[in-house]
Amino acid sequence: MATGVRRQQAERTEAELKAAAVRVFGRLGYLNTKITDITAEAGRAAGSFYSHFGNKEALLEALLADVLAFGDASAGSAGHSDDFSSREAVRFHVASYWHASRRHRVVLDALRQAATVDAAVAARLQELTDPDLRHMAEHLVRAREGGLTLPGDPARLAEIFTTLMAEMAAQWQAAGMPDDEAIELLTSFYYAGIGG
Amino acid sequence: MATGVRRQQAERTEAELKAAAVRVFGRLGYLNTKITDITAEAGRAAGSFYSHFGNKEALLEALLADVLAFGDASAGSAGHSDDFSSREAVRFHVASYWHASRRHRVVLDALRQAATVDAAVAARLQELTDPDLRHMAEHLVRAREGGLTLPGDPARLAEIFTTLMAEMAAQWQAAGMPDDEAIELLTSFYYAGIGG
DNA sequence: TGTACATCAGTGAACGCGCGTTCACTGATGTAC
DNA sequence: TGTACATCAGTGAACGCGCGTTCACTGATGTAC
Repeated sequence: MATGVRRQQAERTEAELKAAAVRVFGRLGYLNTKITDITAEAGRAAGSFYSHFGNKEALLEALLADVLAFGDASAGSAGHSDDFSSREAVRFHVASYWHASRRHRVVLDALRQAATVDAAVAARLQELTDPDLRHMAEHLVRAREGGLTLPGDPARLAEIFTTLMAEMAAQWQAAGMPDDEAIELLTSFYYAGIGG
Repeated sequence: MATGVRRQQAERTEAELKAAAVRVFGRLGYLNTKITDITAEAGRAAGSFYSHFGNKEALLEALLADVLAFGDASAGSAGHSDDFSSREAVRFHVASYWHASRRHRVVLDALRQAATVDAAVAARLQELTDPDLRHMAEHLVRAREGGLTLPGDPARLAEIFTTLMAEMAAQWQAAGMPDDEAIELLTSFYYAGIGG
């Protein structure tokens, strides 16, 4: 009877390859990682890789799919105020971005590296972050309605905020900065920056 | 009599190779550029490259040296107030960074790409920007003495400002945003962000 | 000023390394009867 | 339950492409006398 052992085996190998890839990316960076680095880390033969992924970029796509499936990208919207004239609302958004970013640090860094070299990935990455951008812009519009005097166009400020969060998370998380300190500082700076 | 024609020839070729490299980097990015892309763009044989540079990274070093020789890195200090409690002083600094950044856009992007892949370059780049960081931190301390209530530690805020400027310049200059608009927006946001 | 030799910038074909990718093979799982 | 064949995940040696780098060569410039 078909217990599906074969299929399980394959799924397990695929999962191990992905886990190994994340570890190696974390150590060497995406661009410096060879296919054989990944298979060696997973304790597999080189050819095994191609039973599961077409190439390194396809693997990255798969890792990205896992990240998206985790579903914390838009977690900022749930359960809290969306009025940025309240400092607490700002802090909540900063914190949820920060934690999601930490959770997926390695894959995010890999995507950034891939985007550096491949315009298609860059475009894809922009597509992915675009909703965040609009979402953020809406918050800012509401903040203005809530009485704050914004120092500029909400759409542009949203770009600033999004970029700033991504960069400081990458930089400070790599440097091992404690979560609380980072979140507090970014909240204060950003809240002040939008006139709070 | 030695007119030094040979030497002039060599210097001219070297200059042309550098200029060609900048053009190609601008089109393909540093990491995607092959040595032969550069020599082809310069209308030279492949081997010619190695009479002038040990490898692609050495060429990048040379371009960096040119940038540093231009001497606008610390132009922020000259001729204007260093008290950030004045919006004008902030604007002046933002503008001078913005313009220097635009002038050296291609080389800066190349360095960023190189740093992505090579830890030694990353370290070197950090060394180079470190003085800016300290300088910025001093300004912020002075701003506090001048009456502003900073939203956090000056050294950390300096990191934010430096990162923000570098990223938004890269992003907006690539997108063709007008200088005035960018400088005005960044000034406003930053000035607000430090409590002005 | 002229001649003979030395030097050197530049050439481009060829070399060789690194690495992604393939493929014939193995042994275990699945299927048919 | 057993036997014979098919399928397929995984193996690892080998292939081959791309590209950095070398090197014998050319012709022009520099030097010596």
